Amino acid sequence: MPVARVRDQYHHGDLESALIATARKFTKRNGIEHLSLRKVAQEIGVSPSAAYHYFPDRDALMAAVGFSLFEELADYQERELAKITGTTAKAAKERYRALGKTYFEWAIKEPHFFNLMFSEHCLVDSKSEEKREDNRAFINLTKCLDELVSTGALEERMRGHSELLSWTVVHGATSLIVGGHLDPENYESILDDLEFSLGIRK
Amino acid sequence: MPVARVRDQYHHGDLESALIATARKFTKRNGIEHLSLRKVAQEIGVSPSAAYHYFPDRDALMAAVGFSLFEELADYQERELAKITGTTAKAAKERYRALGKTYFEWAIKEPHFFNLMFSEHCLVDSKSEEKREDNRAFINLTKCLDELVSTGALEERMRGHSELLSWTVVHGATSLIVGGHLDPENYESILDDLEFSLGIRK
DNA sequence: ACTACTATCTATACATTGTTCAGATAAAAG
DNA sequence: CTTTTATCTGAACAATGTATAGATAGTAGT
Repeated sequence: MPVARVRDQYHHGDLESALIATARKFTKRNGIEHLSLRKVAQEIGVSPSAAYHYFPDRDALMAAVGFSLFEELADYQERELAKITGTTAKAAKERYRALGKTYFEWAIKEPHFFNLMFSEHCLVDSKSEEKREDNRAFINLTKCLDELVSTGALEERMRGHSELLSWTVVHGATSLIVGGHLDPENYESILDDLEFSLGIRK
Repeated sequence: MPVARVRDQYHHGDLESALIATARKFTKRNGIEHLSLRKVAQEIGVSPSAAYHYFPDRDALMAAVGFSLFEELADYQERELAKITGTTAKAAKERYRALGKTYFEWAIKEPHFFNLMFSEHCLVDSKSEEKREDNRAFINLTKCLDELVSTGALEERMRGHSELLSWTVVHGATSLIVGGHLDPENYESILDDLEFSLGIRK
């Protein structure tokens, strides 16, 4: 059976991006576990060995897909955040909610993506640059909490306790729900509990 | 090259348990992604196809390993909890802490186990029996929170907000730290924040 | 004790996979 | 136009998951 060739040039042009994009497509459908390097190459119309010019092994391609997803999630989050304007306490509270909801909705819509991002393929050594510091989602959270304090929606004495707490609650609940260990309908009320215990009243 | 045979009987006796136990051993070392059904069979001294009498495919074996780990974690948690006796508020607070700390410590000691448990291989449909209801870790948490209330360590009005919140914080922080997205040294202070925001004072 | 039956395991085979490596081809540089 | 470098191909290999047919052992019935 002859292999279907999409391409008509010997050189692809931007094979690295194509590999990531195609691997992303396959992961979206079947999850990262069933990703085949050969099938990715075949889809692009390139020989299996071509990928090894850009990635040392299959794991590296998976990781590249995963890390690109962090950007994608942050993009989505910032787009949704931008829809909520205003400097009132009400607006700040809505943005805070949106941070949690967008994280969750994105994960629910693409569970294979979420699972890849927090799988062993995307391990970070927590001391490198891929860390909290340049984590856009974390920066957005920090900014949002500052708004909550400055608008009086969050007591100043709770500020220091709310950052990591918010992050872990949002991620933890999402993770448990995506994994099927917690019912999705609980998510909203968990955010309620979080806000309540931080003293953010409706 | 002749295959080394550990076994001297045609029938193994309890091959299903042996498969899970051996797969567990390999997972502990190398993570679930690099688990080979053939190597597991070889280690036991059995042909590769023998496994298919007990598991429909490789994924099913992985899942079996994963689900057994939930039991293992609960066992460990209950052993540690049992060490803290007494009916005072102080004892209740210590037990509450222990719930969070044991979860974390277990995950840090065996990250490959933790990753398997919350990977796509151990997906639960959240409507089945493998759910919250018969989740021993969750039951222990419930009991512990009741103790906190009855000893006066936790205000009754916070009781309803503390269950899912505690669970998601503990799991979320652990998950982020195991994945390298958060520094381990933050864990203790996250538990502090949780207790603080729930009104559990030292 | 013999026979039929069922559960358990083996042997063999196959397609697919990740990966390597020598060489072909195209693009860039001189 | 030649040389050099980057990019990709082709063929090969060992390992993997899995299917199928048959062998072996334990079990139940007589």
